[in-house]
Amino acid sequence: MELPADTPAADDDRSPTDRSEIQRSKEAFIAHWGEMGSSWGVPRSMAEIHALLFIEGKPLCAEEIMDRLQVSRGNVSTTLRQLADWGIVTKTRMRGDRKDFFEAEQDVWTLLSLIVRARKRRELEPLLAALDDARSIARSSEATTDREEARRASEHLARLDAMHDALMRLDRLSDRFIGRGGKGLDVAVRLLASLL
Amino acid sequence: MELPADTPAADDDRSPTDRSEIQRSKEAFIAHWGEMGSSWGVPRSMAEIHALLFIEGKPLCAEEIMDRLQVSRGNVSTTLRQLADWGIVTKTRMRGDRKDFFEAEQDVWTLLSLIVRARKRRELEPLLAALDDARSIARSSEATTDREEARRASEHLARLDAMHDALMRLDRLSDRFIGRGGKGLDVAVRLLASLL
DNA sequence: TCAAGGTTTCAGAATGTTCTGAAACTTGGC
DNA sequence: GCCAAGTTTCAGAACATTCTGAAACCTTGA
Repeated sequence: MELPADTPAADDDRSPTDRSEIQRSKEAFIAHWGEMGSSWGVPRSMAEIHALLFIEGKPLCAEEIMDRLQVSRGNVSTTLRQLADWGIVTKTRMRGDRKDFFEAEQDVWTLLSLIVRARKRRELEPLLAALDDARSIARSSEATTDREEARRASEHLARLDAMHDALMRLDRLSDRFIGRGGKGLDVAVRLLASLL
Repeated sequence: MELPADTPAADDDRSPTDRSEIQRSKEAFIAHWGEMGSSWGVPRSMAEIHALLFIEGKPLCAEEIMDRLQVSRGNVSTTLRQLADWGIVTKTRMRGDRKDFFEAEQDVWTLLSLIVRARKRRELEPLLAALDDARSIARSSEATTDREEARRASEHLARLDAMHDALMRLDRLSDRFIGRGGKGLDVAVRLLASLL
């Protein structure tokens, strides 16, 4: 349970001055990151836990997260697993301690890439698949002998195609951005910034 | 209430064949668009109403939206106003009819730009402002005479800066994309697609 | 000015999501 | 093998968001 008291990583962030200034700033960051998460469909406590790990910049154990954010053990456990699935938090082991510690990705562009990748998989790709289905259904209506009906079918199909096409392009692009190492986004953004 | 029966815009989409094929495809699109919305923090019925207007490609009145999607008058009214605020739906007037009709933006890239713009305003910009505040708080701690404390403050500040910097850059870029007419995103995407 | 038709608002209901906490489980040391 | 410490699961509670519907409010035409 106890860590050697003089280990550099053992900084006590609850020292009085820290509590009043840095600590306050950390808390503000956590609150706002949580807020933003919740308006983008990410559970508030998930965003907060991530924010805490990011802003601490060092591994924390489940217990400490519970204490700092006042969330339940179960919630912390489940959420950490999800964050690990997204790849933005990694489990680390501290020598001489059985507990698992968790650490957040510190490179911001890598972080953003990983978030984009996770959400793309979970939400964009299923939508594209669904659009494909809708297009097949629609295509089968183009074959009717009723002229008017066929015209309507092809206008409808054109709308589905336009949407599918745009989303597909975004999907492919994000693959490229995300591709190598996580710096892709950074590079692309710098590139564009200079072009525009 | 009645429209001239032979107006081109008066296509009856409930004709039997349409109902079984095109209609089915439309319904699938609406359902999936609603689903996606709801996982990105957009109320399901808002996404559905938008999907309906988009996929119909012609102005509909509140009444028809209520019937087709089985949502309440109040909901339709509130939601249409929000969609109009985002700029992705416009109120139109049909000659000889007192009712308001609503029509969705049909150009997909313009649509996406408008959505990005609305969410950026509502969520990214407030976060940037909050990060600025957190940075001021943190900067005031760098001034301490306690060496160790000052080091911690500056590491903390560096994290906030990195995050602020990245989000700021995204914010600026999206301004450019969105800037002229709505075709900016389209151009940028094509450009990048060829570069990568 | 009135009536008819259309629109908006908002309190509370319905719904869906997130969170808790206790019990079950796993792992490592002895 | 057994205990202690740590971790995960999940049923249901707590919470937040979304939606309804009826009443109030406009607006137009006569």
